[in-house]
Amino acid sequence: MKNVRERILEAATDLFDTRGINASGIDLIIAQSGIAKSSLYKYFPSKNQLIVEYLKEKSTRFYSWLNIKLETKKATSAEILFELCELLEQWISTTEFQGLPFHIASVEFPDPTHPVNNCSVELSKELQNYLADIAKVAGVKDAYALAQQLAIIFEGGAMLERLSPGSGAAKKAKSAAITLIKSYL
Amino acid sequence: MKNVRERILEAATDLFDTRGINASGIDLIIAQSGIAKSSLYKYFPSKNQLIVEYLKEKSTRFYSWLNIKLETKKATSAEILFELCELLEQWISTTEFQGLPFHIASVEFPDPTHPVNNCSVELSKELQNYLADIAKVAGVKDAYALAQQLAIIFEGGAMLERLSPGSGAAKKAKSAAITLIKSYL
DNA sequence: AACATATCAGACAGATCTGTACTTTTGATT
DNA sequence: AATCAAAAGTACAGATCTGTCTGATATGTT
Repeated sequence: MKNVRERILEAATDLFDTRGINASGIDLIIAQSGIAKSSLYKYFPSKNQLIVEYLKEKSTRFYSWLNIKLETKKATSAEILFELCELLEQWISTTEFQGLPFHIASVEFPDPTHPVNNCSVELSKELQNYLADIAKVAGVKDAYALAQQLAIIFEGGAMLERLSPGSGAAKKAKSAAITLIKSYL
Repeated sequence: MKNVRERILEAATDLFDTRGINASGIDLIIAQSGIAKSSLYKYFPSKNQLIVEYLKEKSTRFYSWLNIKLETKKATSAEILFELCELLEQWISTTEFQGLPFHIASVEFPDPTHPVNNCSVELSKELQNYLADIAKVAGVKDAYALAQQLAIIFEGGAMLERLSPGSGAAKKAKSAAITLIKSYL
């Protein structure tokens, strides 16, 4: 049997992804994980902190997946940008995809002073920085401008794929991104 | 003094936009509007129906604003697409902009069988159809494909402008959209 | 002046939520 | 076998939410 902390986070992740955060109460999380409520509050002193940990773990999992995939390709110069688009499309197209977690979290906690909102904004910027780093590697001059636009496209694609799963939004996002990248090269 | 129904909807709109939907309770809405609770439930038999009316009104206001602006320009053929981009950027860039209502609603009500979710999905498709109609007028061959991609870009721009107001996401979305449109002409 | 209708005002039921407290059970180590 | 920490199990406080119900007040019409 896994770590208690991991089991809680796993159950919370399942529920947050499918039902949303506010609709996933503590009682539901402990029922799903088979963990006592007192244990949950031992590892996560508040639901807010549980949410933040959920967001961070989703993020690190995403980037580690992306990094591994990109490294195996060993794409040089501009190729890496096209490979990136391919991978982002894959990520968004999986049937388990339920939208970007930091989108959901920022909508459910719109108060700019709320820790969950702060974390969401941070993760959104982190995505743009990540994309900018790749654009730099690819030798793009205005790497940050391209990165911001790629973030717009794929976040929009994620939102639309979530609203209408299977509508092909991810694929359309990819081809729009490719058109844009070419204009930068 | 305005219509009772209008006053309720106006207060609800303010609160939904700024605080989110679930965080805006009925008691808050009646306090803000100065309307008795029994009156609210007379005009809107449930909160769900109030939310749906809110979404629909936001939508019709958006399209009427857009139509009026586009008509005054009387742009011919492809020009209308560029004018559209300009207007969408304006819409998203206003300080009052708080994100697209149907995005917020679909996140707060992720259950696909929920009436609010259904309404959100419908409004999302309506946007794509609207954009496709304009692309057709502009003489674009694969009008629907372009429309879907423009929806992706501006919805992504809306999401990012909401996450980081003043970050220039709307402007970047516009320029990405223009690049894309040119590739279709 | 009398009546009908619209609205206000607020109490209340019933459900839900987070977080705390407290006791019992389990399980590993010595 | 005895001990001790971790976890389970559960009851509960306090807050909040939607929706209902009842009665007071205002407004306008005949």
